[in-house]
Amino acid sequence: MRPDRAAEPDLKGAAPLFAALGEQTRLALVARLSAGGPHSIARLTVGSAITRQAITKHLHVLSAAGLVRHTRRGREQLWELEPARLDIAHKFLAEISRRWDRRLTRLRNLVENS
Amino acid sequence: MRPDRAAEPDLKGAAPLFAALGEQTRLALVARLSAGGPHSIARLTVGSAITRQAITKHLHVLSAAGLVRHTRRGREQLWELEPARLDIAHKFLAEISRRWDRRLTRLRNLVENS
DNA sequence: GAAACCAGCAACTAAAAGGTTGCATTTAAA
DNA sequence: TTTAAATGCAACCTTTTAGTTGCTGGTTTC
Repeated sequence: MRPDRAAEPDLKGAAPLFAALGEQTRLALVARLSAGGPHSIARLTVGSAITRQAITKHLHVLSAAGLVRHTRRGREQLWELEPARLDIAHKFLAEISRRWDRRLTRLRNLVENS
Repeated sequence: MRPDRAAEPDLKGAAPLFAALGEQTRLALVARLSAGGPHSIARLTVGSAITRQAITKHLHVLSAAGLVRHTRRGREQLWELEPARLDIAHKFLAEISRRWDRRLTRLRNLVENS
């Protein structure tokens, strides 16, 4: 068993995460929740250029990707970040960088030993 | 000037990157180029379920996001990774995680001092 | 030079994404 | 017990995206 193969990046797992993060409004929501903690939909909508329903849709997209979670409190819904999923995307990028570096290292060795 | 504000995550810069990475075929291309080095379009198409033209389009999407670069060699076109852009996405995620941790720390301090 | 190979371009289609409006429902507050 | 607030749901519209097919134009290669 080649140890190199062990670190195959998780394509099917990571792509939906990146897709969910690949939109300005959603990325802004994630950024806001990361620092501010739980927010209601109404609060997340204030100051936004788009409607509450649009925000709601974006939150559901993030939720489907497992990036946020919501709990009900009275008549409002509190949304908060689910940081574990971010780690998958984070690790994917780290693995790609690692592969690239390994490739450069191999190339350098080839040149030096020629 | 509050030092906390210095590390505002780059929303407008990162969103297009995530969008480009948020599709399985493109993410697979990035993963492949990260380990294998420059490839021609034809070579990237072999073994794929979709047509060469579709692959070409995906490569252009990645190129528009600054994630890949291409150079011509004879009749073929060699595509390779541009790892610097990946770093922006990588740093974005790191900053979000950092914010989340800071928030948890603040909450814990509040509880302990009450 | 003819055949095979690699790629570029354009038009087209189907489906998904982002957004809106309008109305109903539940909960909190006056 | 009205009234206001927070949200849910559904229908609809427009633009973008992912993919295709068909044809053309340069490079190798034989």
